[in-house]
Amino acid sequence: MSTARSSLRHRIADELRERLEAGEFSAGSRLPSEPQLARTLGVSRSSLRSAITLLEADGLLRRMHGSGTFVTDRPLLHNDLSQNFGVSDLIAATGLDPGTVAARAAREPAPADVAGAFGIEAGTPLSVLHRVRTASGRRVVESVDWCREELLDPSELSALGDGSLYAALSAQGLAVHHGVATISPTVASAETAKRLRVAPGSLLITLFQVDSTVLGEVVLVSLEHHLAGAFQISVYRRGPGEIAGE
Amino acid sequence: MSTARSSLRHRIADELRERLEAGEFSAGSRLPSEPQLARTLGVSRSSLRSAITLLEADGLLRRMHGSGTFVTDRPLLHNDLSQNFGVSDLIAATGLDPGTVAARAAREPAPADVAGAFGIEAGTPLSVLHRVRTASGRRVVESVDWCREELLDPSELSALGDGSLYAALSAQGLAVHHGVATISPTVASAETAKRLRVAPGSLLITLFQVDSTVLGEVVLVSLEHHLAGAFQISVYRRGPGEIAGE
DNA sequence: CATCCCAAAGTTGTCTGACAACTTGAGGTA
DNA sequence: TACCTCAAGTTGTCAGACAACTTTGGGATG
Repeated sequence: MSTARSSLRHRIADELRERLEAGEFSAGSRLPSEPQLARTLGVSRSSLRSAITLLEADGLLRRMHGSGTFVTDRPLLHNDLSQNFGVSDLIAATGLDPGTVAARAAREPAPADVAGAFGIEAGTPLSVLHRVRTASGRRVVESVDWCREELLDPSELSALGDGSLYAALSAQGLAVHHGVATISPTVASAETAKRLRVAPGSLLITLFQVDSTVLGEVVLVSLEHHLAGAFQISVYRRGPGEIAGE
Repeated sequence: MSTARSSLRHRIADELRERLEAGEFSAGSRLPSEPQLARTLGVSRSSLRSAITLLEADGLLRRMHGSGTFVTDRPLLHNDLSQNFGVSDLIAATGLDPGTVAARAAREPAPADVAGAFGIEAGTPLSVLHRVRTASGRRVVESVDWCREELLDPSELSALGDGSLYAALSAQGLAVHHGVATISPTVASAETAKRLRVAPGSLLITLFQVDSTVLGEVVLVSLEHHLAGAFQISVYRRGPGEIAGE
């Protein structure tokens, strides 16, 4: 635990986050005052305040001028889409056992939408990883991942197996900073149906996701077909708070 | 513009956010140094730093110790689900004209799932608002909103018309602090199909959302059936950044 | 006795100044 | 040319002070 290289305010925020999620402070209760909490943690009040600012932005805390800092009882979601994670994590979060079948890596020309995301010409060869993900043996997700072949070639992809693409990219110094997922309802094509062992026309929820580094460079594009109802896909939505025009 | 009551750091953050989205600083470029920018804005460096912390948490900026603060070229999403907004905003964000037809308010017993979200017994009477939302005349969303009848009675709901439920609740001192949306693919029932003027069995994307106050009290439950393809539904997903176990 | 008012204590918000930690680039040196 | 060193510039953290706001409780008032 603990990434030593990050700044102090992030370490404090992580520390407090863990305590909050461990239920050390009950929902709605008031935290110790800033000077007191800062003394307890052995940091300055300004660093503590920075950390609290982060947690407030996450919706875990709420500060009230002159009154105190309070714990909001934010529901803890098993799988909050606003956090970026892989399919394996999603499956594991529901208590099932993640697995992979029918993995196949290749070098293929980029389809138009994928090429557009990468900002390259359609047809440029890319490394591609096709997988069918299982949850305790049941086939639930068909995924396709595209990636520049300079970064990961097909043999490296097929060596991944169950591992996370994010970890592989991070090891190359290309940590994924954020992704943008576009969600749409679809029905299973003949091929997808066959791979997922369901009837053609079955309801799916499809995520098209573009992952980028902190510099905005697109390093990974994914297409995931989820069996409808296999997971509960949720999003924590901040706001609107007080309405501006009033 | 400008919500006068919020704290200075939020006003600064909003100011900077607008400038960033207006493209004043190009993606990847470095911001002026903190002391300089603070002078320009007429605020102290500490307040400016708090504001930057907020924008960094949002993924708009990235600070590098000793080097500078840089603009992340985060794609600007028309409709980021991790922000909570109403259907009208969603429609307006795509440049279309939001409207409402077939609005109908009533007092109805709570279905099981809605009652569960409110933490009340199924069958308890609630105020309900049924609407069909239009985008430049086209029927695109069927929505149902449930709410405690002590907070808003059916007559108040029907008086809303096109207005935002969030604004109405905020006026009652019950500002919505966050919501949790669950997303699933569905097909149109006979009734929904008739109301949306599409064929039964048409693909829909359905959002079941529970909105709460800062204290965690559930004040609004909504069910929205969106016509597939009517909007591009996207989520900005933070992380994973550097992988912990490395 | 009930009610209102107000002052004091406690809390978060902001400011100022200073120094530490780190990065970058220019210049000198081999 | 290649490498090293150092100075300048940047963000990170600290400390202390005061402002702004909320809450509480006691005292004056009816």
